[in-house]
Amino acid sequence: MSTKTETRKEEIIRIAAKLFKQKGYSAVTMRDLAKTMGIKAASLYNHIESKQAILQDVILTIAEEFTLGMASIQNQKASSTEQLKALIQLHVRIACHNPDGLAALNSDWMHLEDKLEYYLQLRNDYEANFRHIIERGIENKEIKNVDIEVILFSMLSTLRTLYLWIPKKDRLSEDELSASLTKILIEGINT
Amino acid sequence: MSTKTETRKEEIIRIAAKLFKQKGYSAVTMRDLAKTMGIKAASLYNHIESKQAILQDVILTIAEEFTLGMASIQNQKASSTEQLKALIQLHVRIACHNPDGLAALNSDWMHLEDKLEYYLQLRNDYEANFRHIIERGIENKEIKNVDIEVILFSMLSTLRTLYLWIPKKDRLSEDELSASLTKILIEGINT
DNA sequence: GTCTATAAAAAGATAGAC
DNA sequence: GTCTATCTTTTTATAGAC
Repeated sequence: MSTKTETRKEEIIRIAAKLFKQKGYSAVTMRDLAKTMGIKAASLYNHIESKQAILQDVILTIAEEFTLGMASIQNQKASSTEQLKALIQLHVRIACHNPDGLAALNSDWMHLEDKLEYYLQLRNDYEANFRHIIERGIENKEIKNVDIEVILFSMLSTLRTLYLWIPKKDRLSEDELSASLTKILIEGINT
Repeated sequence: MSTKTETRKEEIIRIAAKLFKQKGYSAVTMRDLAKTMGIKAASLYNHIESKQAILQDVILTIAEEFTLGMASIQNQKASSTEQLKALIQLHVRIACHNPDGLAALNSDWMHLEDKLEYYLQLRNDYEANFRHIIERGIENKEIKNVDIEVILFSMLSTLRTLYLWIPKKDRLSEDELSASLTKILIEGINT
């Protein structure tokens, strides 16, 4: 359990992410959010600046988590296959700990206003790094020489959609899920 | 080329789907739609009943297309592997012909009002049928005995997200894309 | 920190002229 | 089939009392 008590602002952001997952950013009103919190809409503004600021917090927190995770994996200088396994673990870990925020990142990023460009930069960099790892694997003959874009797309689609699926699957632990996904996503493309 | 001329209603639905893909149903206003069509918002109502009716048309048309496709594949009584290949082709075909509508189906189904239950029924039936095909494959030893829910999730995640990826990949034909996806999605799980 | 009251803008939709 | 004008409701956000 966490040692730090959740602030009201953190609570608002957590509940907002949950609602964003259910209906999407645009369909969630400040009144919806306030009602779920058990207060009036005007009271929210004592803790947060705007609805947009909530979205930025939810999405950028996770986007930066992925960026840090990717940097850490690239510093390990392991084999491509090992790096891909670590990426699967990264996605599973984040998806398990914050499925609601991940949903917003995947579905509502286009509603970012000031921070849209920054988000797109993080995402493009992440994809480029992911692609490089697969490329190295193909060069090293660790990975089958199938269309690299199709491999990348297939892995990212599965990993990015984990948040939709994890809430139903508490029967699988985080480690078991990583292991099963590794079997499916990696062994199929291994030489 | 099509022999039938597109009606104004069909044009509205087509443009609406395109906007829904870009911003999501809730963030698209009737004024946005009208402006893109080059008319005023009030004029839209001469052709369509409501914003909600547009969403229903966009989503249910595709949902029923998937239902029909699944029924056709199940009538073929081919091997499980062949049926999975046919399912991949079905998803690729629909995603190529109507990526915008598919985006709405995937992202905006929760905004269906009267038709929500009907949609959920079609989707649940589709998933159950998909699962049965994989199950038969495992029983027949055509498919590796990995966690069936993970196989199902991984395949559906990739196939359902095709619409995000296809617009960038006109270098790949529909058939080439089906072939590449079959290699990645099927050969990895084959015994 | 939460409330009531309210401002200001934007939304879906209709009426009726052309 | 499209327009202008308008209605009604809903939205984000602020002001100021408690």
